[in-house]
Amino acid sequence: MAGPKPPFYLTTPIYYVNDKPHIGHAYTTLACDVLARFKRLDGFDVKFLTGTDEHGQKVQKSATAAGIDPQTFTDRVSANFRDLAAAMNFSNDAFIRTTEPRHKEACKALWTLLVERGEIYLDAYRGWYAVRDEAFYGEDELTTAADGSRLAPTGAPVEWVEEPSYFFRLSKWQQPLLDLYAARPDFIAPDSRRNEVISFVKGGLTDLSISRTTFSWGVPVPGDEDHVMYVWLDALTNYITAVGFPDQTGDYARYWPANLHMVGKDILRFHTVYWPAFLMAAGLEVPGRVFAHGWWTNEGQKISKSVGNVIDPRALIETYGLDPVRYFLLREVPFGNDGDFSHRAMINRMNGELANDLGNLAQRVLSMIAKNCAGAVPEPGPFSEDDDALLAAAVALLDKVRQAMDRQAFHEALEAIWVVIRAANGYVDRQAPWALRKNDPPRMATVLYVLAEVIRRVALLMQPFVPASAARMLDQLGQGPEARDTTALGDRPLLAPGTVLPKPEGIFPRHVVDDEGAA
RNA sequence: GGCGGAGUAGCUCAGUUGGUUAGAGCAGCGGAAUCAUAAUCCGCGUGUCGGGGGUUCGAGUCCCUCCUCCGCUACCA
Repeated sequence: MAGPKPPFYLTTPIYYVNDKPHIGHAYTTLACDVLARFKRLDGFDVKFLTGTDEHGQKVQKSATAAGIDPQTFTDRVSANFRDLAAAMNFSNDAFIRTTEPRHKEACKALWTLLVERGEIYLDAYRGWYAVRDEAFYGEDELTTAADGSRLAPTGAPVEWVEEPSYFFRLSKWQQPLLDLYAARPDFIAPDSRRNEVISFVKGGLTDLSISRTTFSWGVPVPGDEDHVMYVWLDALTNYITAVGFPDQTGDYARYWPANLHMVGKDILRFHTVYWPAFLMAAGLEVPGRVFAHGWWTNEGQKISKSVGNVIDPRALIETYGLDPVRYFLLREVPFGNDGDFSHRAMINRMNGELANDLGNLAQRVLSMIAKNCAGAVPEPGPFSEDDDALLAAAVALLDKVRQAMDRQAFHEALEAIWVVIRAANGYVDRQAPWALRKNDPPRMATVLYVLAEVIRRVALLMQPFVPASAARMLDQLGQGPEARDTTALGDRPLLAPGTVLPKPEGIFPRHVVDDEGAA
């Protein structure tokens, strides 16, 4: 393990500051948080970035409506996302806001670079624009409302706009993008999304409008201050702003290109088409991987503001506790797929798996140690075949979890851990240490030692998923802060006999629903 | 319309380059145990692996075709 830690840079999208944080935001950042925590345990120098996207016409209008200037407005609502991070116990190392001076400088530098390379030209944009969607629509996409006005497919009102605009020569990057996808099969995940992107690019690309003159809340275009940069050039650049761009030494040299951009499937195209095209056009390196995760439904129903079934992560935390919620979100659904949230499924997971399988395993073992081993890790005798098998399964866990995490297969990592937990519960019953207490105390000591060692490994690997709970479990096993990373997961048992253990306490409570409650 | 993905036990899913009686978890039924958070353990599945056809000694796993669902994309006046 000698040598400097390798860097690992991962990002969430910057969230549109006008939005109220919901389960989707929490989910994206949670996935990154778990991966970031695992990579730290596994010896990486991790940079984990999240932040807020604060420009655009909608923000400007919302600020006006609130009677305050946009900066004051964004200062206020950006805090919602910082609060979410605190509530979810996210471990991001940095939080970027696109209204920060450093970001505006980075955008201008990237713009200038693209101009110098002949990648940007001035033309005019004409079309039907929906303010609400911040998007243009084709004539044929529109419908006519009862009052004769035109509506976007989303139902948003549109207005005819004709304005000068700078364009990025996206069309010329079609082949280089296809070459990139072919050369780096892992660039886009999951595979089904990769196919979609490739087929989209194969269909041809048109140049991209990247400035606006119709509003002012944005990054001014260098040399033409009538324009502000439009959406994606501004937003995507945050990923390099955060590592110091335009300075290409220091953090940029260390962390760029990012190892992973985590995104929702709605913004996959911008991250896998526009972003690498911008970077290649500027002569910069493209990121290592973009992963598009799925959406949640609520009790089987599509989530929407109009239906009013938006899930507030804070309400979930209040009801079930933070770690059970974190666990559920990454355990219930194969990561990358859409999934359904239901209270029934939530309770089944937290009671059946966290409380009954893992929590109870720790509790029954630690209680026996507390009562029968003078509250200290017992001294094991020779290991039996059964002992060795269980220990070997626990040792093998690190590689399995590591490989799953590298593919963002969080559910697989957890399943692998649970295979060991179930095996450990079976081992307890087979070995029946409560009977050994009378017949064969030395053997009881060995059995309890094996179990404590297995629980130690499980708890250590659970840290990324349920940080506070896993920490308590390691506390109860007498593990100091130096014994909580993957260097403590070598082939041999590392739990030191004689370690004095604190009095065990339940870590994962069951969620009890009274029948008269919500019906 | 085109491209892509999917259709496996009641539910959610896994099934390596085709090869012994198709698996897991949950739910259900039966039993055991009592250390533990009324937690745990053991046992029990005759599933047309969407339908049909084909290749093969042998197909959930390859080919053709049809049906259904989903995603992306294009278009229709």
